[in-house]
Amino acid sequence: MENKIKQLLVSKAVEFFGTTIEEKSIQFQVTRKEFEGDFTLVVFPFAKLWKMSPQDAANRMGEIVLNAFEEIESYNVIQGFLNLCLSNAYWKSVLTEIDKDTHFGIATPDSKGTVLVEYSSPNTNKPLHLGHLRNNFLGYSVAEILKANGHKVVKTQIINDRGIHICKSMLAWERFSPLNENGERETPENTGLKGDKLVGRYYVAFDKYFNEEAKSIIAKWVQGDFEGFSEHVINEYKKFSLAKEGKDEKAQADLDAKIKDLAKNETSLLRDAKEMLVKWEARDPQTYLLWSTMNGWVYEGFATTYEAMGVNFDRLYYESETYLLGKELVTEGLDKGVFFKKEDGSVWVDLTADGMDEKLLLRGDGTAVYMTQDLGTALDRKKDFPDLEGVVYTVGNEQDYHFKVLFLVLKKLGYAWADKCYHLSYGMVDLPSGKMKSREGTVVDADDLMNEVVQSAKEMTSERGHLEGMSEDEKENLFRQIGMGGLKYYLLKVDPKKRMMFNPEESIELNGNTGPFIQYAHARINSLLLKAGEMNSFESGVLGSDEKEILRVLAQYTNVIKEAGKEYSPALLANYAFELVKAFNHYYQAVPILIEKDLATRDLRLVLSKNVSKVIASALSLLGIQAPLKM
RNA sequence: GGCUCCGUGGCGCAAUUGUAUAGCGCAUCAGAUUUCGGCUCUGAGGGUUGGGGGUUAGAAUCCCUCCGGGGUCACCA
Repeated sequence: MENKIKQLLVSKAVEFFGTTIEEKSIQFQVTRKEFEGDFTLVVFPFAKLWKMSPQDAANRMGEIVLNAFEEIESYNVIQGFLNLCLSNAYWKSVLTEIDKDTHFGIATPDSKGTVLVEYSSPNTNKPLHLGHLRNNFLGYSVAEILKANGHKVVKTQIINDRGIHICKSMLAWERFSPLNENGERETPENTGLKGDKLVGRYYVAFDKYFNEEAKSIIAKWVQGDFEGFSEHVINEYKKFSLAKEGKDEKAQADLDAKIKDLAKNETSLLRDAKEMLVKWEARDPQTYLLWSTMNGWVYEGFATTYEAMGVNFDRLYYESETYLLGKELVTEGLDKGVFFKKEDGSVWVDLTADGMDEKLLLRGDGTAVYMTQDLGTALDRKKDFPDLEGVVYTVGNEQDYHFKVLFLVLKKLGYAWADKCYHLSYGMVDLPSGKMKSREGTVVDADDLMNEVVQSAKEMTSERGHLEGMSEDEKENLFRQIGMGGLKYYLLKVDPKKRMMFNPEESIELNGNTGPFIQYAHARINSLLLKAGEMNSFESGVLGSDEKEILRVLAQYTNVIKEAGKEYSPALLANYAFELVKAFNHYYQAVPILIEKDLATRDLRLVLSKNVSKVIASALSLLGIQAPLKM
């Protein structure tokens, strides 16, 4: 409707007003609740253009629109805002249209190009935590939203299965795992631990012993014992410790940190881990076996967690398979003169002309770094999907700089498609107690959290839900749907870009702006429809202002999906679903439905309710949330 | 320090392609509905949108500046 009016006004502007007008100067907005009308035209720009009062300009336009469209029933002007009212017949036709369309709001599948959505991509050394939940829910939801916008979507993740960090836990497991009575080291089988948790334990162990060793080295240095250390290191240490004198506390702490880094580099543990990485890159069989075994444990553990999250992937990329391609790219860049080599053999790119620093692309010992493999992965994907229309990287905002560099380097190498890459950068999740810090044990484990929310959904629903006639399996499934629905909604309702607060108590709330509140409204409508039974034509039913209120919200759904796709923001859909539910609850309270005497009106209200429930379920599914029929 | 993101009632958030009296949830208070201390609904109190300046008919939104907070600036990933 808005578009029709725009077209008319633009095309006939000279005839009507004697001037041309630009399409973008015609702005519509939804009419505020306190005024009469369905949508509003902002006339200030025209008042200026025609040098008349906003009041007169609005009246003039109102008259034209009223005469041109039979759908427009009336208009009113308040303070330069032209409020337009649509006719009942128009609204009824809207209801008919929405009702006919089983996939209302959803674009034709595969009508647009392929987009790759990367999400999750965790460090395989650490179990997944709350931050990963936000990442996974976001990535999954954005993928679904892009699909709803007609895109062909490939959900993907890059498995960070190689690198120094992996060698650290491998080494720690070999060195520090206790042996059981059969002389075996710890495994998921003989401990009963989830694989990712077991490997995570050794990653932590490495860090612990690593720090201890560094400390003992510093202790030696303090006593003046420098035996076995290189001239360079000794000099550096002396330089730092001398500089400490007379400095304030903060400067001293900085210097201490530098000394610690220096010592860390001298530890046998780090040296051995580095050696292991070189061996791995040389495909040493023993190292390779250990690597594949421990990675296998992690994958198994992650698979369980992903299933609980309800997310999935269409295509996996393994860093161990793409990093070589990255190395080739580095060679290519050297040949092209885009990169340069330092004396020690390390390869760098100079981005100072673009306002950034020099960036390492390959270590002096020839092993790959993070950037190397990301370059390789990007290229690999382009090879697999030549017609790629976009790549979305769902990665936390602490890596903003990394992605800026990545896209820029790709461009410098001459890959124009770098422009189609998008970093979906999301904010951290804070706890009421502050930041999550693994060192302080304040990390919220993903598995634990999911179990908790399902458990509390069970407690709350068992108390007051409508569970009669459900089997145990059905009940368990329902608790999972409610618990996970609450958690997902909680994490998705906030603008992805923003840092957010995770309050465990609020996340399991059932009232207010929560997932279960929305699910509840959906379930209630369905029990209403169940009771209603057969429906007949609603053609002659009476459509009042309460119905129009709901239809107005329903009609926006198509635009919300588009906007959410454009902005990569599930939050828009979450907030929309909440708005819709609030509008419906209000309606439900104000208007009798089942007991309405006039059957056509009753059926009109039922059809309206049915479509509200349809849109709620649809919006929730784009958030990865299920909508149970009973709860 | 450089770069970058952010600052909205007590708390958590919305509105950021400028536009009417800055919305919503939680919490607080008063009511309605209800078989129900549940669910739902209605209403009330609570804001100079971090401070200051500017652009505009109009600024939470754009520009400048100051204050406060996060991230980042690794041969970690």
